[in-house]
Amino acid sequence: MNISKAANAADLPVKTVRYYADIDLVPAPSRSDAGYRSYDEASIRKLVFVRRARLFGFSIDECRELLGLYQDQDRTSAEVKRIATKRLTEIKEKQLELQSLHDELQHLVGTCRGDHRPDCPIIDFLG
Amino acid sequence: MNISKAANAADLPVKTVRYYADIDLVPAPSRSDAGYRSYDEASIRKLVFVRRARLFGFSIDECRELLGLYQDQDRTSAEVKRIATKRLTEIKEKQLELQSLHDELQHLVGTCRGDHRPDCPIIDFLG
DNA sequence: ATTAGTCTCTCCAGTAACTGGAAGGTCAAG
DNA sequence: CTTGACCTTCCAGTTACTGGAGAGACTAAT
Repeated sequence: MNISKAANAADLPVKTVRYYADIDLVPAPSRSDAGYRSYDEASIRKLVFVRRARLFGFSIDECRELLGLYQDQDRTSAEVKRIATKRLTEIKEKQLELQSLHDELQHLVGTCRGDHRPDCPIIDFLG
Repeated sequence: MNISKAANAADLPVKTVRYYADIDLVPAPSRSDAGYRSYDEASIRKLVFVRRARLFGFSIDECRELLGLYQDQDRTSAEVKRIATKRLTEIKEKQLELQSLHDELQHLVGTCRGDHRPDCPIIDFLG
């Protein structure tokens, strides 16, 4: 399977698939005589796995780690849970941060008349 | 005032202040004979302004715009409010995204026993 | 057999906003 | 006069791609 078919099957841009091969995250299992990357079903499953993990916000390095666990029949669920829990903690932290950001900015936007006059509590707050 | 004093006063790393000068966001108002950047009170206020705006998640380009409005006595509060409202919308979108991410991952982590056994709903879901 | 169009390849550069480090000039204190 | 802290510029690296150039490969139609 050439790269565009594989990319299509995994719902990823061709460029991204090539990139994942370059960084050895999901290498093409073989090459044609002309040097074309050739993908099989197993590698497409890996590409899909990575796409989903990326959607969850796992970094490339975490994807690499998860992919290793994905392919390892002997890994424990504890290993996987550790990575997912770490990510969950990051998400919670980011949520708190965004919430206070939201509240403050909401307040500022609420108190700014937003008219033709120059006085502006937003600028006053920042300056 | 040399760069390290200015950076200290604005609570920014020296590297960052130099960077802001390089990209012409907050240039040093003058240079010493030896070529040292020299900062005055006005530029420190601008550095502080940028630091606060960055904390709010405004991009460098937005900071550039806000800084222009900050220094413009004739600008209307509507111009400022527009940028802040845009940022607020982005924050809300990101919050929604994070919330669904959180819920899904929370669920997966909750259903994974995280023990020595290999079966893992997190991997199953991603694969 | 040639040609047009659609692949594919590699390599280079750019994105955002810094950060780290090397090599070298400057300044104040002892 | 030397030591140490400061300053300068320039280059490289970070994350995860994305865009594009230039060149080779493959397919279908003429």
